[in-house]
Amino acid sequence: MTDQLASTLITKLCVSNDLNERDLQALRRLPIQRREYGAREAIVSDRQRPHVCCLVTEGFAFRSKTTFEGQRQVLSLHLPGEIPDLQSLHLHVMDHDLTTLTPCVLGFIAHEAILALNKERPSVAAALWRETLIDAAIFREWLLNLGRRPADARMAHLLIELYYRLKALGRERNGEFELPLTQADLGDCLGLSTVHVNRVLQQLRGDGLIEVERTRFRLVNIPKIEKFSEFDPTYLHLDPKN
Amino acid sequence: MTDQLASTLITKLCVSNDLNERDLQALRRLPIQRREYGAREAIVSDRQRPHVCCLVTEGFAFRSKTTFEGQRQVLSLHLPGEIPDLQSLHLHVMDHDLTTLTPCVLGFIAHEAILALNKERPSVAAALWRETLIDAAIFREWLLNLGRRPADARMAHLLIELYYRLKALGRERNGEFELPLTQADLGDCLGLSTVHVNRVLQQLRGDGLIEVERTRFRLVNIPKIEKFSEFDPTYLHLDPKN
DNA sequence: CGTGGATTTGAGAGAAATCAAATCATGTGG
DNA sequence: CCACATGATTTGATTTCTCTCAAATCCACG
Repeated sequence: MTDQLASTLITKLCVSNDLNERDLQALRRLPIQRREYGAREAIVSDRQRPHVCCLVTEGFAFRSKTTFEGQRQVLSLHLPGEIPDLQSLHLHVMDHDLTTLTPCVLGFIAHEAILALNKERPSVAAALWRETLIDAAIFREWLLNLGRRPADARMAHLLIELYYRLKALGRERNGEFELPLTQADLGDCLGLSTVHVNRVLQQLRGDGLIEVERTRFRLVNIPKIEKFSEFDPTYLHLDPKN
Repeated sequence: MTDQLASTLITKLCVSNDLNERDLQALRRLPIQRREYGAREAIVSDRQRPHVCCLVTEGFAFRSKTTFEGQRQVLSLHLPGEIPDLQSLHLHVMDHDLTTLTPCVLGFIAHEAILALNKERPSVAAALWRETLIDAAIFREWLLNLGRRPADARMAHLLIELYYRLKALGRERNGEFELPLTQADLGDCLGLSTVHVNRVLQQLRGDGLIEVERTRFRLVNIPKIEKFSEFDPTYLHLDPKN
């Protein structure tokens, strides 16, 4: 079933990259080792020196850093088809943690295999490089979010970003999507306390912008949310031309 | 004097990468167009589609994003030898601004030239990719800084990061370095108001951690600052082994 | 049912922003 | 070489946002 794993990767890569049939064939030949993880299990930890990369095939994962006092900052959320620790290909020591959010099916790919593929297919190398650059572009937008937006706009911005990213993978319907984050998790993404997250969500609900029940989010009025949170999807670089 | 320009780049690349003599020769052959800029001049702007990359040879530059209400968030500071818009090689549209901080000597390198070099010298390609990954690693640390550290530790963390980066380039002496940022700029880096920056600096001075006069900063007690700001230089990936 | 995690509510404290004005350079033109 | 304009830093007073602490409620699941 390696092919199953590779096809998730291919789906994701083809969202933002123009790859040809030979590239895809080479990707399908990648040796990927499948493993199942439970929710909230560590995949790789700060300081480790992995020799494999992790492809998220089913489920969600996140990267985070933690303060000495145990305050956590989520750095990024990862959806099926993404390789959250692709940076380890060239950064040999981990500077953060990678953890499953939900139960996951993960595919592990040896660095050597990816490096060999990069050599064989430069356009795949370019696509992978580009994926890490999109990763960084999202970090930049999150910096603006954390540094300069008030809590309510910050929350709205996060939700609509995930809406766009899930939509690109076909995991959204009518502004509605599954997002298995607790309010504490949202706080860790946004640099807010759990209590404040709760109040902000109530406010957004009260303003008729969103509906939430458990882990199901619905963006009721997307144009209004985009305006309110100053959202512009350019930074996601979803179009290979951008 | 293209060689002058290339040598700044080589100095910087060799801080974090193992390159051999043939790599360096290829780098020296890069066609680089020199141009001088004044302070606070736009180099590339949000939405543009550059076909060159910009090498900072002398002076400082910064990347930033701006809110509709004009609130600015500085995303990164760039020192001589760095290529702040290297991401434009694979992300075709700019999602932020790149501006000079001080008067600068810049070297412009055509994308085509870099792509050709990457093809000719895969180890240079790997080094450049790695540089963009270090860039992203710094974004991640800044996310933790903005999201989870109080203003005083946030400031201390920024200063000591710059201390390490300047030191790696030989631009520091006894914890003392030139940093041409106004207090308003520091606020834009840290997501703080100018007034609060001023008060935090006074506090750090009062605690005997730093000395500042105009644009000259001195870190008086580095171990204490590192402890106070929870600084650990791993994320800078200064060592090619890390 | 009972238990533990998640969400919600309330009250109060604290951090940082805002607004406004004063002071301090620094550099320019007369 | 001084008067003045400009930008940067500093100070004070007040407001706003967000956090902390503590407790109550809700909900899924065994």
